[in-house]
Order: sequence, then C-alpha cells, then structure tokens
Amino acid sequence: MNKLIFRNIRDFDLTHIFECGQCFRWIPADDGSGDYIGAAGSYAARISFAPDHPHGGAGDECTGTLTIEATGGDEDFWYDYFDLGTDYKAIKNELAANDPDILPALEYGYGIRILNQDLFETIISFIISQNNNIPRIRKNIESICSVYGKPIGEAFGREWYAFPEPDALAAAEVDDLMGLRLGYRAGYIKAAGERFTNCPAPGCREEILSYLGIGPKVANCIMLFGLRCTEAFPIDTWVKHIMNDMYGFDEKDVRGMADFASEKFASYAGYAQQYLFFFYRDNGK
DNA sequence: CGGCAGGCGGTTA
DNA sequence: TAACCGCCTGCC
Repeated sequence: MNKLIFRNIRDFDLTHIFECGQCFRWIPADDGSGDYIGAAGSYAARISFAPDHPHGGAGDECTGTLTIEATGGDEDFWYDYFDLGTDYKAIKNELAANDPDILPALEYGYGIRILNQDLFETIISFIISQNNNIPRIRKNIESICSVYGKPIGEAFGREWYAFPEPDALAAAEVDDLMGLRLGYRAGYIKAAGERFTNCPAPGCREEILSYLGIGPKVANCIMLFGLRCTEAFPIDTWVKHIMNDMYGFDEKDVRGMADFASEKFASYAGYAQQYLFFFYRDNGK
C-alpha cells in the first residue's frame, strides 16, 4: 500500500468527478468521510480530498490536498488518472465565453475532471452501460472483475480484483457471462475481448464503431473517457433532454445536437457534456 | 402488470 | 436514412 499526496490542487471535487457518469467502480466510503473507495485498472484505492478553505465559497477558486492510498500505481499514474496536468479553470472560462448559458452548470459541477481511464476497461464498461441503469452497470462490472480479473488482494475491508484483461474476456463462455446477468451484452463483451486481443488498440472512431454492440453514443464515451478525445460529445437520453431544454432541439435531432456541440464547444465539447450532464441529472430535471 | 434505464442491431418503407 | 422493434435484467 502506498500513499501519495498532491497539494494545491484546484477545480477538484470527488463527488463531481465520480458521480458525473464517466466511471462505475468508485463509491463513497461508508464512514461519512466523503472519501471514495474503488479501483482503476489493476489498482484499488481510497481517495481523499481536503479543501484548504472549507468555507471559501465558490469552490473553484480554492486549492486543496488530494491524498491517495492505493494498492499500486506510482505518482505519475495517479497524476495522469486524475488529469492533474490540465487547467480546468481555463476550460471553464473558454466554455463560458462561448456560451453564457452553460455558466450555471460550470458553477454547479466546478470540481469535475475527466479521468484518464484504461481503454479496454472503458470499452467494456460502456458496452455494459447501454440500455441499462447505473446500479446494475456497477454490479455487472464488479461481477466480471471478480470472475475474470486478477486478484489484487484485501484492502479497505474487502477483496479486490483488477479489471479483466482482453484475453480473459475473449476466452470467456457466453453462457458464463449470461450467468453474471450481463444479458444480451454478453456476446458483445466476448467479441470485444477477441477484437482487442487480436488487433491493435482502436485509434479512431470508425474502428470503435465497428465493434459489435458499440454505436454512436458508446463510441463517443470511449473516445472521450478512454482515448482523451475531448471533442467527443456523447449524446444519451439525458443530453437529449438537456439540448431540448436549453437550446430547443427536437429530441430526435441527434445530428443537429452533434453539429451544434462541435461548433459551439469545439475541442471542449466533451467537458461541456460532463458539466451539463452532472448539473441536470443532479437536479432531477 | 407495463414502463423504463446513460442504445444497439436488424428490418422495413 | 428514418422509423420502428425487440432485447437481458431489475426495479418501480
């Protein structure tokens, strides 16, 4: 177990980061501390963030200390995972300048950061996410980790397993995956393991779209969360509601929404999607 | 019980 | 290419 400390971190909030829809293996510690416990790739960790000025107001002007207690991963790994090298204040300023309507969402989710997640983990996680709900997505992912992932060991009061390697899922029996309640996604998961094992890692949207069970929405999630393509703008049912409510788009006009995001937010469209998604879903609109 | 949840594949007009 | 439909599952 190693302990890492990052000081003077800005634009950072654990709830915003872990509840904005980009990841599924992190949950709040049950001691009311505000910490999160979970896993990234092959490492389990407990994450703590302490603002330097707890009652400093807007939040995004404050600095804080990020503490990571992990079963593995060096400073570079976690620095990259939490995207600590990116200036989110600058991103928010740019988004607000191009679209004042987005300001409330930027202020509400001021501590959002887009995690730099493992590509294969992102592919499988978002295949599972289709036509599904978050509690079941979490459960499904933990199931495949515990059956097909390498044991990490005991930490934070439970046993942990790494996210499965591609070849482990490629070798899985579809019936066994069905037994984990993955439903019709079972075949997609095995096929994705086979594709990823036998081909170079996907480098473009067209190739990702050619995976069985990956359509436009899931592909954009993978581009954004697994390949750092910040211009990707995943349009799910929530975003359709948002685009209708904020900008008047017909909810069927996905093409119009995508073109709008591309023009309005350009290379920051992925960030805009995260701020808007978190703001709307958290406020139950 | 039908409806639905962070869609997709397949078929049809 | 747009409009439907069925789909594993679990929860309401």
